[in-house]
Amino acid sequence: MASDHTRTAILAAAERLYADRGFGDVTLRDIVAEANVNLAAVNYHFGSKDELIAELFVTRSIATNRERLRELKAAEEQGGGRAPIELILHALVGPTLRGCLGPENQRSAAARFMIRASIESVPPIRRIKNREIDHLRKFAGAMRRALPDRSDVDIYWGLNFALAMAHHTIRESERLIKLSEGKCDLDDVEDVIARVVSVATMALTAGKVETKARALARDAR
Amino acid sequence: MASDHTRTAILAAAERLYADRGFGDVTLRDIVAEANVNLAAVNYHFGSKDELIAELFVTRSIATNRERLRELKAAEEQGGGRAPIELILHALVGPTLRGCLGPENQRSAAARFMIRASIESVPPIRRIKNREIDHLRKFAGAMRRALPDRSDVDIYWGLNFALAMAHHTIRESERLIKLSEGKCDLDDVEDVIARVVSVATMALTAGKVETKARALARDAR
DNA sequence: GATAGTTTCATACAACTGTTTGAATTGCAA
DNA sequence: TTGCAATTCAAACAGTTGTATGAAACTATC
Repeated sequence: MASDHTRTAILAAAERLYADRGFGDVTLRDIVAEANVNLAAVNYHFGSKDELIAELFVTRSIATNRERLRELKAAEEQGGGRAPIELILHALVGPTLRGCLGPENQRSAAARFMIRASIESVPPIRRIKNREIDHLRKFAGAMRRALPDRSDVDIYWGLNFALAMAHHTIRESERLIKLSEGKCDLDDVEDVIARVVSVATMALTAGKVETKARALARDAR
Repeated sequence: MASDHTRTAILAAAERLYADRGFGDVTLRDIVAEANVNLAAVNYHFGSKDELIAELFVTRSIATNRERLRELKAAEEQGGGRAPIELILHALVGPTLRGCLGPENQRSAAARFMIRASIESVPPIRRIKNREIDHLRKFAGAMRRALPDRSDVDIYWGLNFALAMAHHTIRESERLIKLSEGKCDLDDVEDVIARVVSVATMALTAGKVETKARALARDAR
């Protein structure tokens, strides 16, 4: 196993560079220069460029998922096996938002890397994301227990919308700030989380308001 | 100007190939082969590969934006300058969702191309997206008129969440179908639109429920 | 039907990519 | 110290990419 120094240096350099400049224009040669190691070291230690990216992403994903499940478990135990829907949603979107938003100067390379991964979506990462379904199922289960009289379809839509708001806000944070001329404060992460959770909760608990929107749309035609 | 035949063939071929296989692994050589034209034709007619992609995206974007504004204008005129918020949101997310969802076999190459553009986010497209802010401002204005007692911040967040739900549903449609085991029917586009509009409307009109979610989160800590 | 301008074509170019190779070096165990 | 495996290194490889070139083929105008 030896000192592992080279491996670690490559991982750190790659994370930093990808975070700063995106996957598109960072080459292996950039990475090894930043890490002060030889070009061949990447293939020696990781097998290929894609496996390097995958390892970076998996490491961070596992950390996020663990954090999510920790929050979920705590909430369910506190409620005797049934957590309030707000806390479930909080566990779902909180860790990601907390990791990716917040004051720029205190955003870690890891966080910035995950933002990039969310924006650019390169093949090795997409392959991993597809395996995330099992993880989401655990949340769907908890939500079903919290809202036993909602249909599965509504549960899944609520889950989808919660993730939508969280991820889109991260992806398009720059645009939202520009559009709102700074009025939307994305540095206040807990406020952002509260907004997402609040809206998702309404989506999951409100009556069938859709019909009204639908009727209006029909009238307009 | 002449017959324009080559130009058109390239555009059509590029759109089809990008739609099917993504920007990542479609080369100029693939495109010219599909279009049955010479390799140099792309640079002759478009200047560069990026300009070709940009032209494709701009064309489709303009069409979508025109459709959006048409719906918005109709709604505002019908309401004497102030449209109900549901119709504004419907005008905002309807055209995109209608263009990108629906039964797969009747999804046009144009629609599939826009889905790709939304998923992969390649540099020339990102540059154009950044110029979309002015367009969104028009919707923010209409929303402000519809909900005069909401703060600007709430308006922008509502706008952000509406777009979030629409775009994320398109981007991750495959995953949502898998996760829900087909229970979420993305072919019923009008139902999807109604759901998005409904939730966004709640987000924009409901009282400050956030405080409850926030308190719960605080308690859990 | 000659001319000028546009469009097509085959081909070459130049640069960059991730990966491989095989020798040199290092570190550790016997 | 010797021997052996793990690691590092410079160099080259093989493939692909978008773009440029200059001659050839058109097309329309007079």
